[in-house]
Amino acid sequence: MYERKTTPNLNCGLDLIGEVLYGKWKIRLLWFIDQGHQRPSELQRKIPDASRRVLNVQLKELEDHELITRKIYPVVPPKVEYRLSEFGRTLIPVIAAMGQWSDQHEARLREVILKQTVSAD
Amino acid sequence: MYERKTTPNLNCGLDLIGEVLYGKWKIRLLWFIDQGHQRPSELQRKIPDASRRVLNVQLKELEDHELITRKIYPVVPPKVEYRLSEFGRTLIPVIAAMGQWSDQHEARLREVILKQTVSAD
DNA sequence: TCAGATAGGGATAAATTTATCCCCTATTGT
DNA sequence: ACAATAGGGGATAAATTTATCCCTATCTGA
Repeated sequence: MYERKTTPNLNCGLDLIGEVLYGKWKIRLLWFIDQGHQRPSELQRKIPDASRRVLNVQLKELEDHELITRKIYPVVPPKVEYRLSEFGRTLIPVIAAMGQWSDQHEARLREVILKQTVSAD
Repeated sequence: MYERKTTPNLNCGLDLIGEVLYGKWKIRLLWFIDQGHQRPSELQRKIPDASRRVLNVQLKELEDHELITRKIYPVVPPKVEYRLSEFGRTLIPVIAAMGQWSDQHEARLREVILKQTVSAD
């Protein structure tokens, strides 16, 4: 496992939420788990661009941050279900606000983002 | 300047907002600019943990994404002012929601974040 | 004349994050 | 016996992001 070499900045609230939401797939993981897609394989299918490995790592971090819980069913083949914790559920309105904003401005966002990417060829 | 080697995933709305808000200091930059701290040197003082260089880079990206505008006054010593664009202003309620959530859960957030960091010694 | 403030940027190093590859467990079906 | 399925994880490589270092310019004040 990777070990930080620097201490995180935790001055203001915005640093704090950053610490737990920073991660390429974390917001979507929370979102999809809230939508009822709780099993790892399901999440992998919902987010095919992420490798299995990375999703596991990020799920683990979300669990360490107590935003989700992991329930293991002692069956074979193994079955695992992630759920939002009470704490994690409080984040859903915030994520919903982010999603809503993006949807409202989707066209413009695509434009400004692609302007950058395309200019690089 | 760094050039991406992979194309960003822009499937859902949450990818889009991620593209423009991803960056260690961006959210705070937007927030402080909205609060009226518009000059680069002021922003640097508000965010002393970031180097001058990185703030410039991230401000440039916010500008490229049309969330802020940069106004240069032709005086010496140079004077520059950043403002939120119309578009950038629409993001403020979202950032406010993030800040509010963090403030509400500050104690718990510090706890879960530090649990990780501290265990690494 | 030299330090400091103001704003900026190139080159490069370090840190961090993501991706790839390969391996493990146990059961069911072929 | 072997593949497929379910869930995981270590080691390492690649990509990306942040930080450091140093250099530019002009004016003001000591």
